[in-house]
Formats: sequence, C-alpha cells, structure tokens
Amino acid sequence: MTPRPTLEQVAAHAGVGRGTVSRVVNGSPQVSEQTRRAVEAAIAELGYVPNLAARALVTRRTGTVALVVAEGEERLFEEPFFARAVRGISSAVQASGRQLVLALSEGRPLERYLTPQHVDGVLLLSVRADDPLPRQLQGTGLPVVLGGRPDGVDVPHVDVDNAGGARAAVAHLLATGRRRIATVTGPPDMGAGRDRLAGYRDALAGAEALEVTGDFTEGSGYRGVRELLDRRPDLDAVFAAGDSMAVGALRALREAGRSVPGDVAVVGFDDSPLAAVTDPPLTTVRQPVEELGRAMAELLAALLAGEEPASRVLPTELVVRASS
Amino acid sequence: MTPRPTLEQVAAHAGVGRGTVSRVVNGSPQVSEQTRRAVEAAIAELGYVPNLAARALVTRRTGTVALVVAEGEERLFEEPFFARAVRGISSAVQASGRQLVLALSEGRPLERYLTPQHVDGVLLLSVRADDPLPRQLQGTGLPVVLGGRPDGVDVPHVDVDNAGGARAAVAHLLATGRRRIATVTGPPDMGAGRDRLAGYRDALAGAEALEVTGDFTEGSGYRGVRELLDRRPDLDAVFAAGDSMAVGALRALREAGRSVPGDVAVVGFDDSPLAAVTDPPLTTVRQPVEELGRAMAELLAALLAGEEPASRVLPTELVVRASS
DNA sequence: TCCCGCCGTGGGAGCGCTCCCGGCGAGCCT
DNA sequence: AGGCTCGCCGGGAGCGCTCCCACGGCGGGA
Repeated sequence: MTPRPTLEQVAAHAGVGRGTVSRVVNGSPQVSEQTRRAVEAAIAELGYVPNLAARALVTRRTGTVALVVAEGEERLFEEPFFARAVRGISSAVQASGRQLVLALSEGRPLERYLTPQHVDGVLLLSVRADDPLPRQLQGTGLPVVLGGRPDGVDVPHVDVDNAGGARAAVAHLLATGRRRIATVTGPPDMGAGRDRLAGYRDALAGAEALEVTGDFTEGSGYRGVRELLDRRPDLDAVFAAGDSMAVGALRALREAGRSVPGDVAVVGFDDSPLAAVTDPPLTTVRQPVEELGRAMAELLAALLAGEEPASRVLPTELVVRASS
Repeated sequence: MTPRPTLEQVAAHAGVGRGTVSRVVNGSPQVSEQTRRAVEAAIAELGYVPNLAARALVTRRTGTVALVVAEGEERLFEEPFFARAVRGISSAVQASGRQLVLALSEGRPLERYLTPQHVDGVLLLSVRADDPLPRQLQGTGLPVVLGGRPDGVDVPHVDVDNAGGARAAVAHLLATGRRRIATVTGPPDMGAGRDRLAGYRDALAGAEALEVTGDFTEGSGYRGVRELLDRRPDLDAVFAAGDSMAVGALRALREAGRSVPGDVAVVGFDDSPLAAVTDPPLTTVRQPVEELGRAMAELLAALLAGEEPASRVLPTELVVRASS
C-alpha cells in the first residue's frame, strides 16, 4: 500500500545516478561489478518494481502480446482445445517476459486496440480459412502469428499436421483390412477440414473414396453416416474428421444395427476427452495443442527479436482404441 | 504505419488547446457543444487513439484487470469450463472498457506483477478452498473477486449453487423412488466438493447416507462405486459430484452387471459435453459458467467504481436424461 | 455603470522511465 | 610528460497524457 519507490529513489538510496540504476535494471554491461551490487541491494531493500507504463511510454514497446480469437469460433469453447492452447501460449509468453492480453472479438472493433501503440504483437487463433483478420492485421505492420493455416496470405503460422494425421488414420484402417472406407469431412472453409480430407484421399491411394460433408458437430456426423449407409450399405470403416462427429457416427451405426468395430471401424480426430468414454472407446488422432500454443508464442518472440523464423507444422499421432 | 497522432496534434488541427481535447476525449461536460464537435471531427480525421501508457502513467490506473488461475487447477484445462468462464469474463471486461490480461500462475511469482501499478483489479479462479492467494491479494489492497467460494476470508466472490444443485439431484432421485442413494464426493478441500456433499446430506433428510470420497477424476468415480457396491450391494442410486466421476461410476456399474437406470440410477454434476454421449446419457446438474464469468467481471467493475457490491451465488439446474 | 462570479478555455507542470551526450578519471602510447 | 582512448557514470530532455490553475469574456445584481 505504501507508494512504490521510483528509479530516482533507488538511485538516491544506492548513492548513484538515475541512469546507472536504469542500466542495472536493464542488464547493461556498462556497469562495474561493485556498483551493480550496490544498486541491486537498494532495489531489493526498497522492493523496487519498474513502472511498465513509464517504460512503455518512452520505449514505444508495451511488452504485451494479444491473443485474438476470431469471431465465430464457437467450436473453441466447447472443447478443451482453447484452454490447452492458452496454457501453452501463456507459458511461453511469460517465459519471454511479456504479458498476455486476451481479446475475444465478439463483434467488437479490434482495430482500434490492435495497434503497435497497445501491443507488440498478435497471436491469432482462427481455423476459418477465409478469415480476413490475418490480412488486416498484417496491414497494420504488427507482427502476427496465426494458429492454424493461412489461406492465400503468407502469414507466419503454426499448424498441426492435419493431413498427416488423416493419412495415418486411413492407413491404419487399410492395414487392418478395411476396404470400403468412408469419411465425414469438416467444413470446406476450414483449413483443418480441407487438410484432413486431403490426407484421407491421399492415403486411399486409388481405393474408392466415399465422402460426405460435415461441420464438426455431433449431428452432422450422425446425418453423414446415415447418408453414407444409404449410398453404400456395405461400408466397413468411417473416418470422421472430428471426435464429435465420430460420436454422431457411432450413434448412427448403432441405430442401423452395425457393430463397431465388428461391422464398421470408426476413427475420429482430436483425441478429445469424449474419445475415451464412448462405447467403444474411440481410435482417434491426437494433436499437440499445448505445444501449438507454445510454438505460436515462440514464433512471435522470434519475430519480435527481429528474426525471420519459419512457420511450423506440428506432428499428430494416431491413438488406437477399441473402435477400430 | 504512419506515426499515431498525439493529443497535441489533434488540438492544433482543431484549433484548440491540449486540455480541451483531453476533456472531449474523457467526456467532460465542461466543453461547449461547438468546440466538442470541432474536436471530434479532428479526432476522426486524424484517426486519433489515446496512448494508454501515457494515460496510465499520470492517472495511476492501468485500465486492465488480471485473470489469475491458481496453481494446480489442472481440472480447468480438461473441460470446457475454463473456456466458457473466460468467454463470460472477457465479454464483461470489454464492456467495461478495460482489457483482460491472463496470468496462469504455474509456479511463477505473481506478486511482483499483481500490484496496483500494473493492474486495477484481479479476477481469481480457484476452487481450492485452502488457496492462500485470495488472502495474499487482499493484502496488496488490490480489488479482488473470486470465482468459487472463499474459505474463511471474506472476499467478494461469485459462486454457483453447488449445494442447491446437489439437493435437486438427490430430491429427483428420491422422487423417482430411489431409497438407497450413495454419493461419490469431490475432494474435501474444494468448496465445490464440500458444498455438493452438504447438499446431498441435506436432501437425504434422514435417509441413510452412503458416502465415499473421490477427487473428480474418472478413476476415482470408478473405484468409489466399486467400494460402494461392496459396502452396500443393494444401492439403487449414485450421485457423483462430477460428470467424469459419473462416467467412472457407469463403468463400474456395468462391470458389476448392474443396469442403468434399471438397477441403479446415476446423476452427475457439471453437464459437461461428456454427459450427452455416455451410455445411457447422464442426468446431471448444469452450472451457468459463462454467467459466472460475467458476474465476476461485473462485480469487479462495481468494486472499481467504489461501490460495495454483494457476492453472488448463481442458480444451478438439473438436466434429466436417461441415466435416472 | 461597476463588480463579481462562472463558464469555457489554454497551457505549465509533472507522472517514471530511457536515451544519449558529455565529463571524469585511469591507463596506454608516443 | 602530454595527449588519447576507453570504461563508467550523472543527469537533461522528452515520451503523451491528465490535472489544475489562471485568464478572458459575458451576464446579472447592486
């Protein structure tokens, strides 16, 4: 509650000048060992903490990065994805000595706030491929790192290997003797949806493709599989591009009297907590979400340090359970 | 990319003094209508945005509030709880014109940062009743609002009606003819765990209590029900204080050859996404998580406005599905 | 008519910091 | 011995804003 000491007071207490204390605080080598110790003692004794506002005012850097979640990402709030990503991001951002400010753009005008005057950089979580935000932000000159895959624009980004995960899932189905493998895809306007579909087609290697479009919801998985069963009653595997859709798929198969994995194998994607409790437990593709967050923050830190870091694609991993 | 205009430049452009522009920006009534319009035009034309750092430096208020998630709250990251709470918080914080900074304390020293110099107030998400953080923060003189229930200390807080939800769950079981109703509790050092247990005991109204302690994990639900079945093979209902534990309970009952809801009814708590996909779908208690977040932020805003708002307890709601 | 008060306004001071320039010794070269 | 360099240090200036004091002009009361 007592007023925080200022640089000036620390300087007086240590018997040095303001500049010297500033140098010590900022780790400049231009200070003799002896002086440094005296200053550090004064800092400790007075409990000095730098005033960030004053520093930001003169350096023109705020020491904060914004995490922006694009509008319409409801999906992020229904699964642990967001929490896990935030966890990874937070840990890496704090490690870089910066603070994280959260901006969920729910129809609010972010442009006013997202300027070099307020934040040093932006982390953008957006799976929608046609999102205009990445491009907009790039226009402000603010360093941006995208979580997901940019569409067209060349934005530094971190993505997970959606295509590779889908390939692994389908390869696994083929290896276990399945031959009529259908898929319920994600929405075509999401990078994740498109890439998983691409992986599916790729792994099929000439075998017959059997596709129906979903939107990552349980209902779309259910309807998708019903349609698939109409079109091809003898299908023996379903690759659902998301776990919720896989849950819907299981429901549709059960209703249709198909046993899983006896008649039909099912593989999901995400390894959400759902996957472990379905009946039977779901084979699925796990993505390293916390690692994604951490990598995003690290990429941004590199950008802020003036480097030109490469975008990254993180590996996914097939988790085999009883449904396949 | 062009340097942002300053107050000074807006003033020159509008042909007025610096002070007048400041008054307009801050909505002071001490400005004539005509002058105000001229200044507003200049602001719009130049695209002026106030420099928050400069303002913070002189007002000694930062316009930011911190969301602190106490250490060891892994549970928050496995369920949509965190994401939903953040959503409510973010929306209300932005509505109050402030920004939200996120501080997940993973063993880092927060004290240095959590000072009136850096943030105006703190929102604390912590279900651990013995958490020392609320008390610590109160010592700094920083306004604090707790999400959950404080233990001993008198901290403004917002909680959900855990006891009421548990009472409703048990009342429902009694109303459907169940008589030997067991419970798997949450950990006794969490407010939610204790309150749900209290609600259970309360609703039992003299009927025989049958309790085993869990820790909100699926495994503890499974082990708890096995022990319960040993002690009382004829139990006909289980109230699990969390959905994950309820999932474990279902597994244990299935293994023991009990049908749900035929032999034993099961009720969970939380209404997590899991609840809708179990077999059978889970009757559970829904809590208004986004509303919790919003209420926390509103309480803090009131505190910052110098009011003395009352803590709140938000109602919970029983969602009846097939498991009971 | 004169004075007082009040509204609207301009601008000085100063928030706490970093940047940078200039100065002061001590050592080294010539 | 004189001059130069170089390491280390002090402190002025100024970042963009709010606060507040002082000032000019106008209306109303005496």
